Amino acid sequence: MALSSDLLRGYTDTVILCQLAEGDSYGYAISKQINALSGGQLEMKEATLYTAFRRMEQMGLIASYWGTEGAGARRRYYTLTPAGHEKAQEDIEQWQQTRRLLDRLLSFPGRAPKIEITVENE
Amino acid sequence: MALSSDLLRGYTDTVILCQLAEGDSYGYAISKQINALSGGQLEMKEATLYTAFRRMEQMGLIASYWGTEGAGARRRYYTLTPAGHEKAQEDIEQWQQTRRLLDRLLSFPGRAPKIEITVENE
DNA sequence: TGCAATACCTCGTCTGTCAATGTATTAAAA
DNA sequence: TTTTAATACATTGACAGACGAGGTATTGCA
Repeated sequence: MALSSDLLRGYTDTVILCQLAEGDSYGYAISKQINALSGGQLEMKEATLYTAFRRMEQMGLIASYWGTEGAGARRRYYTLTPAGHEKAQEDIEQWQQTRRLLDRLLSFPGRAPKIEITVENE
Repeated sequence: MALSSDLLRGYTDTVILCQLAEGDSYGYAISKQINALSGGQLEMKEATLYTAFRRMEQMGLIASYWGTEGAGARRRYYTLTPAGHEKAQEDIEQWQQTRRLLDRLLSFPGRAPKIEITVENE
């Protein structure tokens, strides 16, 4: 079952940065890798991917260079800049916080332990 | 430290549905409640909130009625429809899946256990 | 009288996603 | 040989959601 991409909106850049943290790579490979890693749950569309590359290169988070493979279609490789490395780590910490927050907010009566809250208003 | 709302995009409706699962409520109260529950980390903006109400009422997930308070500004209360209840539960399950997926994708070398992957290409 | 809190609502802008479409290369199948 | 599939990159235009900025109205307090 595929996950709605809306639920992952905002994590596109982070996912790519974390892939690049494993080593330089290129669009097509990253696309396939994400697909494989997610067991088919997340398919990052090409338009989304290349838009993200463009955006992140402009922001100075990644840099690109053409591959030197003799045969086959040319590949544009991407590499993390120091700023990109930093961003990846920050994003991971943000994710930990977001996860905790959503776990707290998305409880359903009777399906998760209630939390004692005091709301000032009314 | 406030969380980027982009990271929570896609969960606006779910958060509201889960709040309503605790009992009927109205815009201003929900706004304050989310703020309190998140310890100030998530501030749901009014424009976002009322847009969501409108959207979800149109989708038949919630219904509204005017409060009967004698004094003070009038309140428009919202209540979950059966479809809204269902949606809330589905969304929670989706969240569990998304959380697992992001935990897998957002690992950073040396900061999380590596996962053995076999990628077919190259 | 003025201000803050409560309470609701809308418009226009911005950003990210993606369907659709296009290009080029290589290898294998028909 | 021609066609097909896989690899590989790229753009455009439409659409949806978040939100800054602005608006209205009521109540109570300083």
